[in-house]
Amino acid sequence: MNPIVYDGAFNLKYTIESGQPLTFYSDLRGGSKFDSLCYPTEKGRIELKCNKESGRISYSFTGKYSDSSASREIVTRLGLGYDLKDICGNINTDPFMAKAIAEFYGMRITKSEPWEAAMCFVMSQFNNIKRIRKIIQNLIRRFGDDCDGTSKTFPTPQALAAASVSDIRACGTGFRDRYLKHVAEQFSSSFEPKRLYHMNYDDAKDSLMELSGIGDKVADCVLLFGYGKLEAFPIDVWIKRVVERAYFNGRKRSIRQIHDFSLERWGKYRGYAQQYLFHYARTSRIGLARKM
DNA sequence: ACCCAGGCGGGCG
DNA sequence: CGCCCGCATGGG
Repeated sequence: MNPIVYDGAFNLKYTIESGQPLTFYSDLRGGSKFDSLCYPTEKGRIELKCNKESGRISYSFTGKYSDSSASREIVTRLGLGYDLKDICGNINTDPFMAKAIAEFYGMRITKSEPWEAAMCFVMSQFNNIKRIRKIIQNLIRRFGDDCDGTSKTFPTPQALAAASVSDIRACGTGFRDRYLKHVAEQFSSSFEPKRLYHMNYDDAKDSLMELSGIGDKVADCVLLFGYGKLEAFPIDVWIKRVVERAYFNGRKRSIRQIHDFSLERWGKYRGYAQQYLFHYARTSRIGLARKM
């Protein structure tokens, strides 16, 4: 099969390390280089490897994939269909953002299924990235279907809706167990997740926030990482800290004020601005990162 | 022991 | 509206 050629504006390591849902249900490989990963989908299992020198992604697959469908799958999930240079040009509004982009250029917003993103970010509340990943893995082992004889799929909404709250809790979810079950029930019955693709950002967000367990921040995460709506700007503790520090001279601002500020400053690609700020705040020596 | 983690729902003024 | 609280669990 033909490898996927990319233009150099892609860095799998930064993408993997920035706490996105795709990586919560993937096998991460390549040691500290993080140059390859495997993940299950409903159609089979995808395995891909990046070669920085040649600027190519080689891949293999199992299940119902063909060369072309597997290739499309990878391009979509890794966000390679977007012009990163153009996006970063749009959000590069000031020296602080310029440093974040310069340090992690190539980091992409990945695209999971809306349901997968919803599960992962319901899990994220009052939690940390390391443990979110562990719990998602537990849910896959317990409730996933066989994928190709060697691995399991992400659990379906139906599977989690049918599970008991205590069986969900046994995966380590803590108090989020009833949120997960509720969202699973809605996704498998009346919610109809696909309709949100055709809705504008505000309406889609309102629709998600009607679900118990999905609030302002999680709704933005689902829109960004599940629906690919790049105008979503999730505000968590890190974003709040770093925006107050970098743009408000350290003074406290409300979530509402930060939302308004982000739209005014970064516009329709502000989801990317969020991701670069998030990763920069968590990993760089700017006095915000704490020991994890 | 104490603190925090990609928040949310509910109750209050 | 804004503010405050409890919420399970594990790691630093």
